Amino acid sequence: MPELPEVETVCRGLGPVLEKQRIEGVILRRPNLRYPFQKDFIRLLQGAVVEKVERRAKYILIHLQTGMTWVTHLGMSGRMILGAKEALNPHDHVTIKLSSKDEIRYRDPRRFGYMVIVKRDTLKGHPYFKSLGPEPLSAEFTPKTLEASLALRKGSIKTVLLNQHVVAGLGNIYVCEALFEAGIDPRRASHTLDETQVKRLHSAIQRILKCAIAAGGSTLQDHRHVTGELGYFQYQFSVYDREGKKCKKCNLQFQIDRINQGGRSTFFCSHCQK
DNA sequence: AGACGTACCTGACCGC
DNA sequence: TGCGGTCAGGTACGTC
Repeated sequence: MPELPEVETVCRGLGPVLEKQRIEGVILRRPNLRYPFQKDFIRLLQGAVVEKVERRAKYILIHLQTGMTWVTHLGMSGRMILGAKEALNPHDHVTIKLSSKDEIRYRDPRRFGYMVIVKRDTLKGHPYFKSLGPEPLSAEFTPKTLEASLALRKGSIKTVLLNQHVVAGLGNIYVCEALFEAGIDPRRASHTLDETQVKRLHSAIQRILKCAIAAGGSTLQDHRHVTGELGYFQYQFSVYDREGKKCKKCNLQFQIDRINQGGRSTFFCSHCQK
């Protein structure tokens, strides 16, 4: 499930392959992913030279020298595959051919992903980006800004951290892990966290994300580097998908619980997280 | 405006 | 072996 570290890993893989190359061919094998492709999708990509690959939240931004930006969200199961040698998979929906003769495939069995091409200078005001929260690894994300944002909300801290308007890029896995590391009960109302707890949460979020990026993200089912390599942060999970297993923090005495919050599984240790 | 529930989609997995 | 049910979850959208 691509969250920030997984998307970052994909972007770092795509950058050297795409930048400075001309897009020579675009093949769409279906009319839509999550949404229909825009009518001029192929026309806007064809012939364009890639300037730079960036990430914002969980979006891949591919800036073109034409002034347009090709935006991709991987949804739940999206993958970018570089130089695939194997036969076409039924879920290979898009193929991009580059002047370098490299080829990139977009594969997405669940089709929760989406792509859109917009003018680069309108990106900030685009509905997908307009009200996104700060990048958690940027200087704009501070204990103070987080505290102010959490104080405004009365929902559980777990669901508030999943809200991309509060902080951009966290998903279910890294929210569970960050709350565990910070020792905060996921059921706590967001606005009841005190300054010390917000500070711990802020640094836990940053530390977990940095570790996960260094590990190339987490491979559960779908995530891969563009080369097909696995991420390996899943081996460092403290709570995610560890229901019934011993807690790694409290001397292995207590078990990891699993509850449902907002229709999503939350994993935590009720002894260590208050 | 925030909180909450639901839809979207397919593959993996479980129980019978 | 096969089949139906359930779960996984990021985002948008409708409702209150």
